[in-house]
Amino acid sequence: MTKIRTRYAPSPTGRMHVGNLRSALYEFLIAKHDGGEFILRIEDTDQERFVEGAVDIIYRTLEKTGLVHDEGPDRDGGVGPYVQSERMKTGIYMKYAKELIDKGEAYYCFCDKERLAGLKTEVVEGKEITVYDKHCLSLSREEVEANLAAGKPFVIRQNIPNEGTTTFRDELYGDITVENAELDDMILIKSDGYPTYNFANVVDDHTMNITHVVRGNEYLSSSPKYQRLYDAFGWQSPVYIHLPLITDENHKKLSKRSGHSSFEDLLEQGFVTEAVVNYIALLGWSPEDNREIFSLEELIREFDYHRISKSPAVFDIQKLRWMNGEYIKAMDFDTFYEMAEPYLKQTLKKSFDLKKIANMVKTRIEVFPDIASHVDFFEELPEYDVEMYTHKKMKTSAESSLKVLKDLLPVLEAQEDYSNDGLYQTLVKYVEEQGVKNGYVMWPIRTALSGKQMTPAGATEIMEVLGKEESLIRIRKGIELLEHAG
RNA sequence: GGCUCCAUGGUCAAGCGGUUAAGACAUCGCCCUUUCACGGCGGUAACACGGGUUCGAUUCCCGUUGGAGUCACCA
Repeated sequence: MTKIRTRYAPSPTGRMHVGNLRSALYEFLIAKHDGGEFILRIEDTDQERFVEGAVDIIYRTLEKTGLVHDEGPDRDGGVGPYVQSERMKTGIYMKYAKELIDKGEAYYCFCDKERLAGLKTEVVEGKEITVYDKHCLSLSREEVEANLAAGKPFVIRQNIPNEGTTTFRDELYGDITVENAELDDMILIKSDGYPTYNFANVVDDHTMNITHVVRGNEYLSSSPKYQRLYDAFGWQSPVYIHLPLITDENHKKLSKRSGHSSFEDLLEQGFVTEAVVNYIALLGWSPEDNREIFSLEELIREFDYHRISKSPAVFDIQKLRWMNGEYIKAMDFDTFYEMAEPYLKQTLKKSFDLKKIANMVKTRIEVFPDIASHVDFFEELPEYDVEMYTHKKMKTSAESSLKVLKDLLPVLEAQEDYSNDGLYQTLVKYVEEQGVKNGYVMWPIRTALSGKQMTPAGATEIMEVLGKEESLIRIRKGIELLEHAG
């Protein structure tokens, strides 16, 4: 048995879409699970859509996610070049296209835009559907030669008969058969000399010895055409694995409009790489057991492509958030702090013990930008309503709160030790004297200190961070507010 | 619209002829608690429909319905 060789073949057109990233991940996992090879090939045959810097994004993303390729433009494995525009210069595509012409499986087409536009078109749901009429198939050899000699622009089309059927086998979906009449004579070589994806893909996968072609479901319906190409060349076709689509919450193919369609978007939104990889691994695949948290190494070990599902999966940002939270909680503190610091500094300009605050927040956030709303009150006491002092469960009211704050103000003024422990002891002593529940005194204090319903820490911890001076200012402000209301 | 694919809770999903139909997210309730969160416990919630096949169908077959993908000199 030869080792599995898969390839990730993105086109450098911008950010890395999560659908593409998942394809890369599965291609990587399928190869690595088998001890095989994962190849990177850049498909830049569309000069129009090429985006400067997009290739770097691809490299960076693969590196960051740990999907290291064994071969690629930067790692020669002997079947290069690994960039299609460079491959084109070797004449490989034209050579194979001509071979197909000789076999009658392809033909030159000189039809111009005007003629094509004149073809019978059907408009369905806003899309124009045209089927090429094989007009140029009937051109004689002499006519073709003459056109070529005259320098007339041309494309090369695949010649698909109108009779019969074509069948290909997908590992997940089984045999799929279509009527040849349904298959359009697709363009193999464009008029600019570049091959189309459809053609380059087949030629490259074969010449690069790719054993398993793993790609998105959107290619399922064009696969019969590719199969005909393999058959025409007399090549053994690879194992096909078509991946179920990733959709948005409306069950439509994930698009840029959803706002979290690319890996970069996700990172900007405060997600961590490992969580994203882990999450998308589970979008369309599940392990034998119930485990959900997987490192890349564990995925390699567990990933059996036979367990890939066939139905589309909704990209659930909610669950990704949960998973991200799990990764954050599992992080060691230093790593967490390093990532959290910029977010903390963004809302906290005054000098605070940021590490202490980071620690408070670690188990409370799912995504880094969540930090801001948790810690903003440290920076500045927000406006709040006296109503906040009334809490049913704590059995507090505006009156009781006023009493507690007034009782405690002199105590806290006299207090020297503003550590969490010291403050706690002091407050609990008061609680015992009064014979009340902790919350009865903690609630009004915390409210005065934060002005918020919920905070990432208790009253004494907040005072520790705020320091004596600021704590007292806020408590006095609370008293003032309560007296005013009363 | 043609073609192709898909169909278990709101979402991800296990199941591969006989199960009280797992688990996770979300949601709801309780406990814990110096508020919230974390954590713990529990609840609500699903086999799209109709025919077959079978002693027995969520599971196999057919149809219906629904959804999606695709129909470019884009990949």
